[in-house]
Amino acid sequence: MTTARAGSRARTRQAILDAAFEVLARNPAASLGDVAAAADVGRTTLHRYFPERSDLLVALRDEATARLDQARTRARTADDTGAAAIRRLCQEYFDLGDLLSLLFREQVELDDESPGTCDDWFADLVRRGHADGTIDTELPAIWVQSLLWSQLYLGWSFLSEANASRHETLRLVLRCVEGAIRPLR
Amino acid sequence: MTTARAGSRARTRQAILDAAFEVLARNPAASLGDVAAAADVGRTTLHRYFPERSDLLVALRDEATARLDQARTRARTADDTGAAAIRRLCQEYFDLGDLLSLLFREQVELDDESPGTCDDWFADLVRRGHADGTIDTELPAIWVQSLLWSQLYLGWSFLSEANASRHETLRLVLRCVEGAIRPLR
DNA sequence: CCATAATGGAACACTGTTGTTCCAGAATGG
DNA sequence: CCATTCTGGAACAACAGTGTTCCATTATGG
Repeated sequence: MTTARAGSRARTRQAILDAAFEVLARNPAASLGDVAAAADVGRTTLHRYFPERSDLLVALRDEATARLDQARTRARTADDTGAAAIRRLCQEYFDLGDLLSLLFREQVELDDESPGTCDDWFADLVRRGHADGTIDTELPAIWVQSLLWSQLYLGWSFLSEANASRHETLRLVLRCVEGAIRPLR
Repeated sequence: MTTARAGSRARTRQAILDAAFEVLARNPAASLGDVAAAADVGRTTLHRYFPERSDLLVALRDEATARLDQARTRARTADDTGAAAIRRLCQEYFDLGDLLSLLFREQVELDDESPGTCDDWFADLVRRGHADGTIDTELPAIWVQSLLWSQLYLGWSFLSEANASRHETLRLVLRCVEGAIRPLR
């Protein structure tokens, strides 16, 4: 009985989330009316799915967390040298698009990492890079993590403003991240 | 007659601007009441100096432009190699503090440079670096400029969140900018 | 075809911000 | 000491965003 009903609900919900990502990434101060309009949905309907603004933000956070985890899995961060793993991670994260802006501007806060804290798995990754000589030992893990995010955000906003190709922009990001973290000479 | 009067006015005005930099850098959506409170000034007084919110933003933009120009002059961007000049520029800009956040988040837009456009003097600087071999020729000037800003913002937010020393943070910024822009191998 | 679910519009109260006016008190220069 | 200036609090209307309720309309499964 709930087959197509539930399907419809899920689809509407997803449409709202997708629109929210897009709208809030461009303008963090956008109103719920803007989000509803972008999702082609009445404001009433939006409130039916997400009673309060905070409910929407929580849902966005969960969605973001899930996608980040998927990207990390795809990047196989446990393989190869530290730098190579970071390079793959960079590529996977880059495809997340609007998510980057939201997370970077801390519109949507991830629960497991307060600002100034580094993910454990990422810290391990950097340590591996320190050990195998592909990441400068002078750079702390938390710094490398911040650097990665800032470069991804840079790439994404570059893509939006300048009319550069996605491919070329990704190349620049990878090039600069690699140069920034590898040991000098 | 207007000696101390004008002095007082200038002092109040400056206090408001300083507070606005600080408050808006931390929270771009801060209300005028917040700014007034931070400046230890009644909201009425704030409106007396800056009738509308936009007037305050214009004043902030002018102040920012002036300080940026001063920093650029101090950095003597016409001397040395391209990379060395960028390094000095980085050092000078880094000291601008809250200004960085505001400019980077585009709360305050500079008039002479629309997003996606590169300052002429900066483009020349990068070209010089391309020619003297200290900046990778694969990196376009506009990208280097964006990179510089994103790294400065990174450094500044790192300073706020992590409890790192100003000196150490600047070292990390300079280290990573240099690594990012110099030619590989 | 019909009952149920989903939707969107209209209207409402509530809140916080903005910009304004008015006035009384404090500070300052002469 | 007095006149001028600067200040800040109170009160106000206007406005935008939020969250809610109610109702009519549209789909959809059975």
